[in-house]
Amino acid sequence: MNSVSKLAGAVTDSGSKDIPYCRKQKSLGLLCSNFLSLYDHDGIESIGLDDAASKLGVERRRIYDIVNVLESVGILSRKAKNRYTWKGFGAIPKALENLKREGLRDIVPAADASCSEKISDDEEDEMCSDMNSLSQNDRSDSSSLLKRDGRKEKSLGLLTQNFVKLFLCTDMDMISLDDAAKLLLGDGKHTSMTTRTKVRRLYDIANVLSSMKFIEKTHHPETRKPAFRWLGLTGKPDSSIADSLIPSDSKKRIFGTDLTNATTTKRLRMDEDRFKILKAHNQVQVKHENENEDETITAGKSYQFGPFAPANPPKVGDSHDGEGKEAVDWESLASSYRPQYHNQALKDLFSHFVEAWQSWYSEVAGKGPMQLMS
DNA sequence: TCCTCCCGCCACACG
DNA sequence: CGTGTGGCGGGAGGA
Repeated sequence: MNSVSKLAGAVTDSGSKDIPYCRKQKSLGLLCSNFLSLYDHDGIESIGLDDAASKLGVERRRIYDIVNVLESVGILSRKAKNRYTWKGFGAIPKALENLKREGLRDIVPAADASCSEKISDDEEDEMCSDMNSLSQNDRSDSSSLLKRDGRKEKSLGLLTQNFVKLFLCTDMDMISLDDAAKLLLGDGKHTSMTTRTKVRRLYDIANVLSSMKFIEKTHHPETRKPAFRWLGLTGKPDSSIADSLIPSDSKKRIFGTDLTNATTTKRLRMDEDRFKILKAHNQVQVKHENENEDETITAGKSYQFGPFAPANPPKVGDSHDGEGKEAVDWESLASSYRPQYHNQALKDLFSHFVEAWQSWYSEVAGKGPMQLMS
């Protein structure tokens, strides 16, 4: 009964006299924030799209956008038509870990096309699914949710996951949407329209992820070009949960390596030259470029979350694929996470999240050892 | 001007 | 055929 609020309203008004328009008020990011604060309360377990749309005062179409990306990160899960299940922030760590595992397993989808002719506009479809393997329970499948599609998941959802994987499975921590787009789909040789479209989507995704503080917009120190860098679950309440999630013990170890300068240690090599282009544009290797990311580590306790440890088997020579691909040196990829700082200048919104995090944290921590999936 | 990216048309999936 | 989903890209707001 308590209509939270109709922020960014002025949509269906008739005689709008003030508030001309203001595009900012209708951004996906803001909408996402509202959406989150609207449903992130204990008790919520189901979300109706219509309900959300009307409560947030936006058209349905926009809700789909939000929901799709949120689902990609594990916060939501489609239950049925018009119905989503609220998983909460607690589901994020696990979801991210799965994403990382997937990402490592089949480095950047799209098999090996892009070599030359393969101009298929929509390759990336192999890995499909998102919580396929190792999703809790689901023993006797038969669940109507698991659709045997693969074609359907065309964009947003998958794009979001792949975008995130880029951060989790690669050592580059600053990615421009343009590079991400090129990377996420075939080569980057034909600046066709496909890329432009992808970039548009990435803007949407980035806005949503930004509003959740998963990523942050910055600029390349030199290029001055706007790019995004991963924040992940950094600075969150505590990282203890990580321990219960990480079976392996090697997680702190590699950690220190990233800031230092494991530079030429053994940069990962993509079989493609896809990453080449990135390397060209911006340094992709292990971040050795730390001009000012270690200084501002205020916060009495900058938790270096290590949610995604290389729990997977040490694939030095080859991943367990069966395609006869080249080997990949996944050594320094663990550098996905690095100490992060967060000043207190964070908005009110953030405080809301902190609360949420602590909430789920205590829940998870108290519930006991979250059995590691595997 | 170039970068962002909102809006909503309309194709596709279901039932 | 109606309804729910959600690609896709035009083109307008913003810096």
